[in-house]
Amino acid sequence: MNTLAPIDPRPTTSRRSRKKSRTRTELAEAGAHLFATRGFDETTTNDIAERADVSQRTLFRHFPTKEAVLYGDMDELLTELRDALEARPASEAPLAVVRNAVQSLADNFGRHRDRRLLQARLAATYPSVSAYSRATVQLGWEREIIAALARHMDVDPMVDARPEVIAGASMSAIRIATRQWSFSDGQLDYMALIVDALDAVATIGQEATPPGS
Amino acid sequence: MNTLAPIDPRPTTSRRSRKKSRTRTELAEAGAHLFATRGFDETTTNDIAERADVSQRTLFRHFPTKEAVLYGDMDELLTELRDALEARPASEAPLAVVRNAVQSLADNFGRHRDRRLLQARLAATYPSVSAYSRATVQLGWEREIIAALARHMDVDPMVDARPEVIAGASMSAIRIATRQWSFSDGQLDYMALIVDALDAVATIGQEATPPGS
DNA sequence: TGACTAATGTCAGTCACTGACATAAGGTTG
DNA sequence: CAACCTTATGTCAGTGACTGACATTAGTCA
Repeated sequence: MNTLAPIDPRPTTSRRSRKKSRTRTELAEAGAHLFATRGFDETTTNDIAERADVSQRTLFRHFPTKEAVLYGDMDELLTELRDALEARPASEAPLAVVRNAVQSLADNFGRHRDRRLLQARLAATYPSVSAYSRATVQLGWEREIIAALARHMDVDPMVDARPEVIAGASMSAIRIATRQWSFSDGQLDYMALIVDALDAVATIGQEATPPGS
Repeated sequence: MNTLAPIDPRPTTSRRSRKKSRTRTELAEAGAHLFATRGFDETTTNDIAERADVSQRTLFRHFPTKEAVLYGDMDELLTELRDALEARPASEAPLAVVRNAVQSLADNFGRHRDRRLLQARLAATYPSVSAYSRATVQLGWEREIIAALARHMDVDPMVDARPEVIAGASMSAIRIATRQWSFSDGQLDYMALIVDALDAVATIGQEATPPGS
């Protein structure tokens, strides 16, 4: 071992793939900038491509839809969510699994705060973004939760409705928290809002009683 | 009171509006036929318009999107849902309100069985239909349920998460039931599936226990 | 009947997205 | 290093959902 870091003769990321992900990043940033300043519907995919100095065709090679430019970091987050769900001990109750797994995403949420706020804002403003969020992003989250809970509870999610029902309730809680957070312009503590809303999930089997009683 | 039904001198529905809703119906039927035989993505809005013998422009005056042609009867169903929710007694627990209100839609489901089966099938096959169902149709249901529960529980749904969480869980249950029903090719009893799945909602606050224990 | 209104047709346009083909830059192997 | 393969990108022509503007026709009503 010498003092210099060993030079990897086979770099994991080749120059080519580095360039590729740089293009992707530039597209995402160009999109974010234009969406934030002009609005979502008011920005065309051509505008984004030109600002990133690539052709429109290249944009659609990196992202399947215009909405995906805005939510380009979701794959990464979904992977983190999957790992966090996987890491929960078998002794934990299903609701606690979801709650604790989501809570462990706090780091990611902090790192991408601006992006998340932009996503939340645009989803609250533009129906097309809201639709994409529900039908694609949230569906992805839900699927991870269902799969994890089905394993955790050792049931077939096509037969036993509970994993999907818990997942649906949890996604509602996350939506509420996100709306409140966006509404507060990011001033409130996103994680605290999520945890509070998720805690309301545990109460829904009970008779309607005043909260806190 | 004579034996003949009285002839209304001022018909509620003028010839003009009758023609209009006839055009709408013809468009919906043309769409259903083409979607069922050819597939959703494989049918263009022009195909539908031509089969209904109107211009494409007229189609888009009756329906905002291609997907809306498939779900054209949802406004009617939403109204029924709202009324059914409204009709529930104040003494009923929130989950029972949803369950009983949905159950009272059985008539409607029976009347439009074929249409519902087509919708379910296409939503299971085509991502664009699935996305529309989630982001538009189910969102409409969810909003009605949230509003009704908020009134029923006398809480502000922007503050208290429970109405939305219960609504989200209920929509998950309805989705599961619809998937099972579609999977059985309409052989199983749709209402029974829905009620069974909704009953699973009541269990989610409890510790994970084997079903039936 | 004549004026008003609402439903439809026509047409040109926008914009998201795709397939096909060409080019060039990156990487590999003798 | 030279020939060769691979892959990211550009170009271009197309499709299809949806829209605005304007003309036309059919229904309504005084």
